[in-house]
Amino acid sequence: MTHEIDDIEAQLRAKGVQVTRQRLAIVNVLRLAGDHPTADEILSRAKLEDESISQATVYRTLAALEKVGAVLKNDFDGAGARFELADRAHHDHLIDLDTGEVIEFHSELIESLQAQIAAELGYEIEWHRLELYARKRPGG
Amino acid sequence: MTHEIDDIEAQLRAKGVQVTRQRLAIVNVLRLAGDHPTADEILSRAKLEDESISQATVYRTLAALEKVGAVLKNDFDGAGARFELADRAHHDHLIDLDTGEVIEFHSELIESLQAQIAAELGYEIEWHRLELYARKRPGG
DNA sequence: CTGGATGCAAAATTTTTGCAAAGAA
DNA sequence: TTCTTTGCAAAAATTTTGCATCCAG
Repeated sequence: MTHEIDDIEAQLRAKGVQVTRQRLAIVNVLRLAGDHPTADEILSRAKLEDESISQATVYRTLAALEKVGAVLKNDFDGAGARFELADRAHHDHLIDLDTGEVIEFHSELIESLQAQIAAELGYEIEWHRLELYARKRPGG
Repeated sequence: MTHEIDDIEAQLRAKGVQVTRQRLAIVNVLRLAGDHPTADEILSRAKLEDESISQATVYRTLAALEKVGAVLKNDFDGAGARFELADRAHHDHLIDLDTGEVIEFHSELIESLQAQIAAELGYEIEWHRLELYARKRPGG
């Protein structure tokens, strides 16, 4: 437990991010999140760990972490942005239109096709976003 | 010219959308747009055609048209949503990170791979979004 | 110490809404 | 006529910012 937090600290420092009590709380929220919380949800959850944390800090921290590639910002429902830690391998998202559940998946084949298409257009992909909005199949 | 507008009117009515002067102006803006304008840009452009049109009407019209599938809402830069007419064949977007230019493309192969992945997860895709954020290749 | 981070509250952005008047079918 | 749409302005919702203070390194 304490070990994990040490790891987080080390990883943040390695990315040139100054480590603070608030930032640890926020990263920890993302670590433990099974979902993709909004800034507001992150704030509430972080407050459980550190009452004094403010909304501004949540936004500023998320922006800072996104800049160094430690956090990914998504916008599934058009409402508020949703965040996740960028600590695992790259993946795309399938959003269940009925439940809002977000399922992660990865296809190396699709990735390479994307690169190929970009190349044909004379481009090199910096990053991409693939979201499938879907419903459970009747006989699923 | 007038013919095209007649067509638009007919298409809107066919989708069960009541046709008004303001809605025609908005759809016309989208028709003539070579880019993917924001709500605000649509408002300015529509005002050139119809001074009295209001912001609220732009948002309400875009929402109404999106609901019947006549308009697509995108969110490329995380700032404001960007809209386009859904009158052409389905396509995805490649966004030039340096210029902001948006290039449309389509890959039947990627589409079918997406469907296959969804199926494996027990889902059926309702719609999807694929965006490639890229830069022109050095030797491009 | 010193520059970056934080909290607070105010501001900025983008989008939505209530309501009375106007318009489409 | 009847139900929907519109304009206006106010309200919501989300994100950003100024500034004095605090804290990590």
